[in-house]
Amino acid sequence: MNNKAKVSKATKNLSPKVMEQVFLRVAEYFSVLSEPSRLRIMYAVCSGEKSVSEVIELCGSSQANVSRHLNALHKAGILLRRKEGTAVFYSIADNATVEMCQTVCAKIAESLH
Amino acid sequence: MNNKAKVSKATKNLSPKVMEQVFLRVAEYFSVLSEPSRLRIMYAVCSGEKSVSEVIELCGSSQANVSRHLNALHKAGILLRRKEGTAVFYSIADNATVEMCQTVCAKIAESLH
DNA sequence: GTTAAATATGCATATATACGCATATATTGT
DNA sequence: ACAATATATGCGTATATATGCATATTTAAC
Repeated sequence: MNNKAKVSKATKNLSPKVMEQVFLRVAEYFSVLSEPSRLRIMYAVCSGEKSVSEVIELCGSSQANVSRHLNALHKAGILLRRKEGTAVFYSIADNATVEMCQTVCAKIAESLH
Repeated sequence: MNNKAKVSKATKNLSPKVMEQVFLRVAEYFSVLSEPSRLRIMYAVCSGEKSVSEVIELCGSSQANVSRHLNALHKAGILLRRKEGTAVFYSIADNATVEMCQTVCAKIAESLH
C-alpha cells in the first residue's frame, strides 16, 4: 500500500464526531506553525539540536519569548526536549514537519520572485 | 533534479531579509489553516467545487461566517472563486494544500487511536 | 550555603480575529 | 420597478495570544 492509500485509509470512514476532533487538533497544529517567531525558531533548530541560549542568539528574540515558543513547539510534539545541567536542548521530533515547512517555504519563496 | 533538491534550492542562499518575508508569508499561510471552521470548509470543498450555500449546508455554520472564511481561503490563494449568476462557487486552487492537510489529518487521526 | 547562569513563568497590555446580528450589494424572475 | 435569493460586509464583543518586564526555579561552581 502506497502513501496516498495510507492517508486515504486514515481519514476515510471516520465518524463526524471524530472528524471534528481531528479538525480541532489539526487546527492547533497549524496554529503552532502560524507565527513568524516560531518559524524562525524551527529554522534555527532544523539544522541540529540547539540550546535555548543558542536559539536566542540565532533568532534575536527575547529570552522569555524564545522559552515560551520553544515550550509551545514541544507541547505540540514538534520539538523534543533534553536537559543537560542548566541547559535545555531542543531538537526536531519529526522530520515530516520540517519537510512540510520547507515545501511551503519553497512555494512562497518562488511566489516572491 | 528531484523534489528535495528543488526545495533546498528554493530556500537556500536567501538573504536574511528575504527569509523574514518568507517567514511572514508562511505564517499567514498556516494561519489560514489554523481554524477548525476553515478546515471543515476545506473538507467540504476538496471533494469538488461547491457554492457558498452548499458549504453552509455541509458545514452547519452561519452564512456570514462561511462567506468570510471562504473569502479568507480565497485571498490566501488556497481556493478559486467563480461567479455564476447570484451564486459563487469555490474550488481547490492547488492540490498540494489538500494533500498536506490530508497528511496532517492522517497523522493526527492515527494519534487519536 | 551563596552566588551566578540558564531557563521558565506570572502579570499586564496590546493586537488579532471569530462570531452573531443586522444590513448592504448583486443578480434573477415577475 | 419590485420582490426574492445568494453573497458580502460593517459593527460590537468576546476570546486568544504575543510580547515586555519582573521574578521564580533549577542547577552548577565556589
